[in-house]
Amino acid sequence: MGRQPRSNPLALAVLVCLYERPMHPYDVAQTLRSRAKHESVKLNYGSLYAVVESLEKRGLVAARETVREGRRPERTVYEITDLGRRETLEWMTDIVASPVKEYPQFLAALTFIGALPPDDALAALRQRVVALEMNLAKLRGQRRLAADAGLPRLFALEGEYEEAMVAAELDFVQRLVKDMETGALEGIDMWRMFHTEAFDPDEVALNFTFGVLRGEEPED
Amino acid sequence: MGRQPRSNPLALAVLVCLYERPMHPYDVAQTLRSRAKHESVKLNYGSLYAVVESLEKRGLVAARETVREGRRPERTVYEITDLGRRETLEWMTDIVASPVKEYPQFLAALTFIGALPPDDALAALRQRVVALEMNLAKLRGQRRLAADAGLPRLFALEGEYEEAMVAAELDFVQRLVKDMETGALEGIDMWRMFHTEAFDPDEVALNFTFGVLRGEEPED
DNA sequence: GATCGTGTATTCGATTTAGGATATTCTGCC
DNA sequence: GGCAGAATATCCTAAATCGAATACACGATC
Repeated sequence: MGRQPRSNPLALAVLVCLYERPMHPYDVAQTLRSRAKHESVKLNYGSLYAVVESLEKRGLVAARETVREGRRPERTVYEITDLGRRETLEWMTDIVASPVKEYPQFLAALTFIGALPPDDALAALRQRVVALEMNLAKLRGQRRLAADAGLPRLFALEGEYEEAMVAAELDFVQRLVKDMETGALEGIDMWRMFHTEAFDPDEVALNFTFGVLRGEEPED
Repeated sequence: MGRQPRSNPLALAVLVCLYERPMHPYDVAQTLRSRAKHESVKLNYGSLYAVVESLEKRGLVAARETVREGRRPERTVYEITDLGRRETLEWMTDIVASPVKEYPQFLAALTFIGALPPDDALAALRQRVVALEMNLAKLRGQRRLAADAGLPRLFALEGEYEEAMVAAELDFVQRLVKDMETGALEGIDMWRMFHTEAFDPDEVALNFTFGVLRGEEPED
């Protein structure tokens, strides 16, 4: 085994941690937090134990010992197995090499944006611009901080990537806002018309009726 | 009620569909598919019925009738409620206005990239470049197709957004590859060193020991 | 007219997951 | 030395999720 369930990145984080040294789950979490990895991988204390258990079931990690200090709850220390080491490298390679389709919320919102009255949509988009600018400033600040502290760029790649993505989104939204303001967005007059009269749900349908095609997708 | 569980975008998709007209769950799915919305919202037949049920429990949709044609399985037709209409608009506004932190897999991979030997990482990154170029070409093709078919730009925003994001990622990865090739990536010599000798797990630790700071994050 | 595949419509069960509950110890402060 | 609150460490439960499975209808093929 060791196949399928490569879904949860937290499992990858656990593997990478145990690659370094044996730890108990809570220790893994502390380690990730202290290194700010929880900004790249969703860390949920509740999920952690389940994830470790599933890794154990798959033979990728093994319980080494369970110790108890004083009357604290028992801690089970896990270590990575050879299979686990192999899986870590394979998994990493796979994620890096093959982009997977993901579903950010904003993509969904854009798809259905016609359901909002255009002025409301515009107001919300302006708010998003502000929020993204703040995020971007923060990411830039963190990067500068890290650089000033002498952290080699190799170890700040996540931050650089986030920055690039936020900047690109900001750019997209700013252009969209501008095009809505100037009326350059083709279709906006139609959109405005749907939402002038008292809400007639049928009219929202137009959003859809047009949303047909986009090419077949025989790929994966 | 009506609060918290705004997690699943599929629920939003259902609401927007029912905003248009009453449908039974499978009809919702067909509608989404036929309009290519499943490229923006993860559509899972298994989840669909659970999601609808939860919307019903929250009073956002209501079963209108259950019909049975011939000896086919019963179909329950749902309609949106007033509460549901309000929630749809609020939810949409919220998603558009406030970016939420998400956790793409590639971000996780970048965080742990030090765990891969640098040459393997480089090879994987090159593969990613190729894959991203293909994705980008496909998205561009779809956009052209839609434009040629006379679809107003308003209804192709999702595609434009995806395109912008893929292009930005491609740019990032290409720069990274180049910097690794030329040695311009600060820290790469160190990285290479860790992985020369037989694997000493302790050395991987360096990836981490450096991965400290990145600024405190007191925000949310 | 038997069989094969495809489309329709829903349900099921096994995992996964989030998030809070629990139980203990440490730390600082008066 | 007693108390509040933070930190340590894990577990539990309800809900979400996914992939399969079901069950029927319809059309094409041999």
